[in-house]
Amino acid sequence: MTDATPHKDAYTLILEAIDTGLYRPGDRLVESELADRFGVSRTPIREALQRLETQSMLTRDGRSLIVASLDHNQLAELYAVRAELEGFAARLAARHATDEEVRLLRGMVDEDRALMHDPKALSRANRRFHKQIHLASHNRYLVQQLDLVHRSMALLATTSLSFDGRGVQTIEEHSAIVEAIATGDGDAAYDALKAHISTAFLTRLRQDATSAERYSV
Amino acid sequence: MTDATPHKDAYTLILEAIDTGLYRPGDRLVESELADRFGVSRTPIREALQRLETQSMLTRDGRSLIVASLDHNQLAELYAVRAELEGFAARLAARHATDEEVRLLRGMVDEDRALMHDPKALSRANRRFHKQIHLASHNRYLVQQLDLVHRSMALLATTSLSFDGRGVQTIEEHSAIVEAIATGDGDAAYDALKAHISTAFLTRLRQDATSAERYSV
DNA sequence: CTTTTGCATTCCGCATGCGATTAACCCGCC
DNA sequence: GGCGGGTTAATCGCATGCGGAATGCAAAAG
Repeated sequence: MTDATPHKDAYTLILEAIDTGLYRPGDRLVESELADRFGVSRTPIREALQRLETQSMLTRDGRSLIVASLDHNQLAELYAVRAELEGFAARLAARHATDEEVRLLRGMVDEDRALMHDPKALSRANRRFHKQIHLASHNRYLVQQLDLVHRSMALLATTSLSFDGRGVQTIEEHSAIVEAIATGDGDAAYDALKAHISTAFLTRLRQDATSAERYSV
Repeated sequence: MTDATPHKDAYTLILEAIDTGLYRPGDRLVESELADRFGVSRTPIREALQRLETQSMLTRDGRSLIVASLDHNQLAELYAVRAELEGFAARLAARHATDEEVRLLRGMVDEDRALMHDPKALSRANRRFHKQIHLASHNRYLVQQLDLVHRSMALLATTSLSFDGRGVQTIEEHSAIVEAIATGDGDAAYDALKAHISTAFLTRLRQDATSAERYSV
């Protein structure tokens, strides 16, 4: 395999391009352009674009596809759904998580304390943490739906963890969630996770508010 | 327009084929076969299959795609998610539904009483009713997620409404849900809808239990 | 100066051919 | 008679060509 690019499929490539901000919300995606950029033909690009469209990562503006962008209402709606689903996942996790899964979650929280001052790493660890809770719910449909939600959240440029002092708070909230799950207290886990998402939402709103002083188009 | 089929896209065609039972869970789907059947080339078929795969309507068995089937665990997981999401939708609907939407829901319940003894029509009306509640939540992501759930439910052959006496009970439950929404009581709406789904699940389990006397493959 | 119409260009959607990979099958050998 | 190796056939994944539709621009008329 002398191939420099390990040939992920077009779907993943485009998703990463959006994740890394190569394409940003509002940008128009042209098949032939993507095909050139990734060195494949238009067919796999088309397939990928359609899949992304069904996941609301892309929207149609007339004939052409553009990267979806979230206005304030959409942001609120998305966070509402996310809070409910994540809360539900926590509730199920409290009921169904195995001892090993609980240990794993505890370990993740501990590791996070070490990463405290590296927002990039903390953000990745954060994703893994939440994903692990989803999995601990042992409900594959819930996992799938949460994947969708998190994918839509990728449309938001910045993570709320880069916000001052949010790191410490996040870890404490995570810890509370894990302990609720560990004791099998579904209601507490639900409340803890819902509060956690709520705080994250609040943080994001604050960010948006401060950065909106210069009005974007 | 001499064309008999008004050219829906391949995605819809395949979805309907699964809905109507032309393809049943476990069936293998071959691109060229579908292309022949629907009179289009393999390309749009491929695109449709990929979209369906991302929605868990199809699963991969080795290289080939087969219509997904739900075992008992999956059924339970699916209903768990459904109950939570529909309950949440009801809660939001209680908060956000407009007067017109409430009137529409009331009207639907009334119409259902007339359809009482037509299971087919009742089933369609039932779908519309639930869909309307989803919409009344005024949360597009929730609507989307519930669409996904209902699509997966289409993999289940029979509707629970064909079960004896379920029709009457369903209508009364619907009525209770609507009244909870009308009074803006989110908790009551949540509980009512969750109980409704729970009952539907129970009915399905009963059906499966009785029809499983002859063991299927 | 504004509006409308016509033309050109761009881009999408589908068809089809080709190469590759995988699964099945058959034959021979143990 | 069973198992393994090799060959064949089927099907998938991708590339590319072509027709059609929509959009934008320009020019002319009101």
